[in-house]
Amino acid sequence: MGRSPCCDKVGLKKGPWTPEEDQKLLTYIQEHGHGSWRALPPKAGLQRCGKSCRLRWTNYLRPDIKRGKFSLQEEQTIIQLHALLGNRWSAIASHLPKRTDNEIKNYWNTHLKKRLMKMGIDPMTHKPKNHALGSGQPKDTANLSHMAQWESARLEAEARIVRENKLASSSIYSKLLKATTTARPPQPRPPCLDILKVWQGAWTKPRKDTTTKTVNGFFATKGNLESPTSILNFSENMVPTPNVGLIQENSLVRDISYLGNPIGKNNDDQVKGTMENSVQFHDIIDPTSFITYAADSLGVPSFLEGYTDFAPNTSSASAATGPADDVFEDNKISYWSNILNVVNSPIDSTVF
DNA sequence: AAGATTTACAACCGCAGATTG
DNA sequence: CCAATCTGCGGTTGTAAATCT
Repeated sequence: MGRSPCCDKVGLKKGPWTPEEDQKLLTYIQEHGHGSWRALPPKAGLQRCGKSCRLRWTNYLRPDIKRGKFSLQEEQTIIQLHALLGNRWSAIASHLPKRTDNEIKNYWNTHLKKRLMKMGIDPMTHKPKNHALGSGQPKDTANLSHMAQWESARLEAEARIVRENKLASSSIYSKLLKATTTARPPQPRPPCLDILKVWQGAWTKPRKDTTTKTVNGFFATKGNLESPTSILNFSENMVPTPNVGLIQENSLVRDISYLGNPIGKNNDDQVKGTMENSVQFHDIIDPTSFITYAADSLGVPSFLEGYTDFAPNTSSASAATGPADDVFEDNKISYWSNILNVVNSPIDSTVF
């Protein structure tokens, strides 16, 4: 395979693009389309290689790109999809239509990965690090272990269904499926502990007077983990969201019903049996089901019971924020109900 | 105030699959 | 079928801006 010399050619400019270059590229593509990227630069009057032009266009100049802060929902989507897909940024980006893979990759590396590590969660495996279970409470450890076990089993079943239905539909989901099943050798998929609950617990927990200043209009704290975006968006998303428009709602409720089996009892037969049931019940092909959990409309799904004490209190983040907040001791049920409402908010919303 | 350090992100590099002749 | 080229992708780097000391 011959490789093109690209930017090694003498006389081609590298480095940051100037506004003039941007304008030339933009104008040319608007008038002619990009066509062959290699042929484009001379036609557009640019001293750049085609590859550089393509990257500039796809990552910056394209009109359908959303820039700026990532919303909490976007963060959740990235985290869940990363747990599912690993570093397949283009596949993840396909689920965030107005974000580029480059932007998501950068955001992961500079924000999300570090935050997960601070929370004691391994960003590659999405499992809690043992030392970060922190409080040393055996109950917490057991809970996390069980949750990971269940989550892993659930995702395996979902992934199988996805594979079986990969020819179906021409929607964005089939596009995602294609991206995740072709092109590159399959990467070992890390089991997805449902860290979003921990995530939200860590970032949205009401704070006491640790706020010391504001940065860009957001609260910031000293000595605490910070998530200005999360703080802002949580308050917006705390409005209870009805489970409308979730075509997989019934399926997921059934899913949760199996998750609702007595996890803490660690009954292998129950695990096996309920998993089989869940696969039989499954009638969905939509991989977004990985990132939406339908809450029981009556309140808190039973599977969360018994876990309400682990989320906000066991991470290093909680260690940094001090003693458990009374709100979470007294209102665990409403807390989790709110969490699920947030998580369950439709992804394909106007936010994107 | 100034230098050092950290953070954030645009851009580049090179590999690999897809396409083309 | 093969080789050349194109394109997409993920990893990495360079550097401006922000923050710290």
